[in-house]
Amino acid sequence: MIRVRFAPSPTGYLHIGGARTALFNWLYARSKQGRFILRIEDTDIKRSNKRYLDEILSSLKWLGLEWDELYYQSQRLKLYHQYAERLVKEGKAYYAGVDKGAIIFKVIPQKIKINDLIHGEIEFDTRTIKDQVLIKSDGTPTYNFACVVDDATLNITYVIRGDDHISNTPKQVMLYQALGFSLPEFAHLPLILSKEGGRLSKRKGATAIGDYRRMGYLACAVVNYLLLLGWSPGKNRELISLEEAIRLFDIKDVNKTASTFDIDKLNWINSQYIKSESAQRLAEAVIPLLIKKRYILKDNFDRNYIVSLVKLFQNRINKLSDFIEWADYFFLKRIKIDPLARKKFLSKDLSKEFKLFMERLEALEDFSIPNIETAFRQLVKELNIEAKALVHPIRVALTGKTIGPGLFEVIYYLGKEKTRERLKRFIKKEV
RNA sequence: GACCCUGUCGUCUAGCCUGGUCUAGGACAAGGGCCUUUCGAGCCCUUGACACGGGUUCAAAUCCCGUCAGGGUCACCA
Repeated sequence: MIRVRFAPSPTGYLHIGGARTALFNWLYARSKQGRFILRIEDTDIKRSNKRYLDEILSSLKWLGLEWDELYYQSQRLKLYHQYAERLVKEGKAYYAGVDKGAIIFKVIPQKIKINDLIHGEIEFDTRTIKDQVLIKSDGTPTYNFACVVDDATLNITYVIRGDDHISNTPKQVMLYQALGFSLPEFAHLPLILSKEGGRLSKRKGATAIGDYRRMGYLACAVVNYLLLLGWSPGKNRELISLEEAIRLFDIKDVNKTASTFDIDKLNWINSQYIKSESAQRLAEAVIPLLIKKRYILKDNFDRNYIVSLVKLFQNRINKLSDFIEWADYFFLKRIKIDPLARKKFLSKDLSKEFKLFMERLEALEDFSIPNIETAFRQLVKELNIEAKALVHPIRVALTGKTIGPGLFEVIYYLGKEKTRERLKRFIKKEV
């Protein structure tokens, strides 16, 4: 039985790199009918935080990476002591200093070879490694020790983790040997770097999965993007579901090379999923954002109206937050008009044209999209002007922007009232 | 600095294991065009890479060596 684990530390949010590690572990387990174990490495009491723990768990759930078993290192402290004391008894470790608190492992100079599933053979010389602390003076175990005791006692068969752990591997192998445990297979995933090179960090753009969730990225899109970092489904495929990935994935096919996080590609993938998602479901995701922005009231809004607006924007947004930004004029009482747009399209006096158009709209018995368009087309014909000579100014007056959905849809969903108010602003009194 | 990992378009990658079909394929981005009611949507096109130097071989992106570059690790953090 294949058993893999993801072992985050609740000292920070689940970030892009951690999510990818979790994803590949999960995929490997699912593709081989194995078990995916979640282990919380919360031995550093000072830095661990419940808030981070909750965020990690909810982010994993959001991504769809459900775990089969869950363990907390803080609940296994006795175990680490037992094994550490055994090593002391066997002369493989010793107590440090006079206080007899910390337990230190004696490193044996030797060559250690591992056969990494991704990198192939890697050789280390332990002569460059100092004796390793197993148990700290405060009684808590160090990372490398707790990790080995847990991986061994939890029967982990494949350790799949980031490249940054390669240099921990010889230290851990020594502990496996000293404790008489059999070795798992190791697979070290290439790191995800920031655009500027180096590690992904808070300073180098959003890195927490929760941030992407809040910005209106779809979980399936984030997963799809992560999947493509260091792995390829082949056949020039870019869009792939988790279910399909389970069938195609093999840890041996993972690349060795670090990759750069590219928000543009994530945006594109997200836009593809948004296009294929139902407007109803997108609306459900958008509603909380609208409430938060106070564009709608929590218990008093027209769900169907939101769905209609989402349909208008579905094909042009990259992420849900784009909708909030680009469709703001449907919700705001007072719109902000882009100064450049105003200068370009509204510096000429169009009082007469606006007024006429308004009158035609008022006269409509049935205020429908086709009727609005017909009224508009007739007017420009009578005025003997090009449609675009009036379309653009009206769009700017109504939305404050030069781009957006079709003008007649905009007018329809804005409604007579708002349309009238906004056109009025640009009609001089004396006309 | 020591040790380790890695080098294919700007970015993600296919190809590498099992040399020839690679004048290196796809996607994102960028640039250009079309559509015309706008474009951030759609359609079409273009630019653009085997890090460098040596081998091996009839033949190297693919195999070997070196150089260089980037990254990671060297905690009583995880």
